[in-house]
Amino acid sequence: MGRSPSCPKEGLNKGAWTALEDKLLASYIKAHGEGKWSDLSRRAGLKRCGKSCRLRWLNYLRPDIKRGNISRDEEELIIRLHNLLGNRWSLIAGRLPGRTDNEIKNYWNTVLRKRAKGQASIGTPPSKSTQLPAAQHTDKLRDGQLNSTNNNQEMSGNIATVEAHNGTQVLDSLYSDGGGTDLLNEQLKERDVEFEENPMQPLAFDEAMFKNWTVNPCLNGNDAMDFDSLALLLETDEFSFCRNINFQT
DNA sequence: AACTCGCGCAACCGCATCAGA
DNA sequence: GTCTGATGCGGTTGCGCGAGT
Repeated sequence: MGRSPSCPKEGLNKGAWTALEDKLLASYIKAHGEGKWSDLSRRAGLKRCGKSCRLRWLNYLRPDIKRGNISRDEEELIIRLHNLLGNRWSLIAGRLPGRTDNEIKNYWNTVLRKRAKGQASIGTPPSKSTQLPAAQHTDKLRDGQLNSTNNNQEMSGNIATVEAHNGTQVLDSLYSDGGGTDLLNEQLKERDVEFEENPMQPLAFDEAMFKNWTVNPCLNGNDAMDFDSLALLLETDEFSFCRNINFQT
């Protein structure tokens, strides 16, 4: 299993995404679906690393995404799941529809960890993964009454149990205690079915037209873009000067 | 008004794993 | 079985912004 090379450093944009980049990425994925990220970034006309595109889509552009305003229920679920799984953010996120691993990780690192730290007693050495108390203490945590009675060994045992099994099936059994989890499971199943019922759309492609627009100077290095992305790009003010150019040669 | 500081969060980085050649 | 590219994940960084002085 070799390692993939990092994203090439030269010629790619870094840092915050612009509205135009978001639009290009979203419209491309809407038309052609996810996957093949490195190829996708090129075809969508984005000077971005494939990994960067994937992250942007998964964390911010996905239509079913929820941002901010993490509810008490969600917060409690995060805490309980973290007790069971440790820093397995993607698994935790999988149990919170519309939430991303990055958001949960950030929420944990800012709000919950700080709160736990503030309430923890003196003399408890911080563990590497900064565990919170076990599930039965979540009410105290929520009410700001958390103390040092957490049992790290017990948590480690839980984590080890989960590690010994595999992924979310274990969680299903661990969370068969009712509450909102059944609803969550149903929602997750619905999303899975939805995903399977919407395979990637084939890309409509016109060879002659492709040859015409790829030689146009307005493309300026965007010759791998698909039609939709190009059209989107040309709609922007930045490329307004290109609109009157005849693409037929 | 100008400056500093701390916080939140978006994005990057490195590594692990998977899948296909 | 090995190699390589693609993808996924968790840790970390650094920028932007608001609060405080």
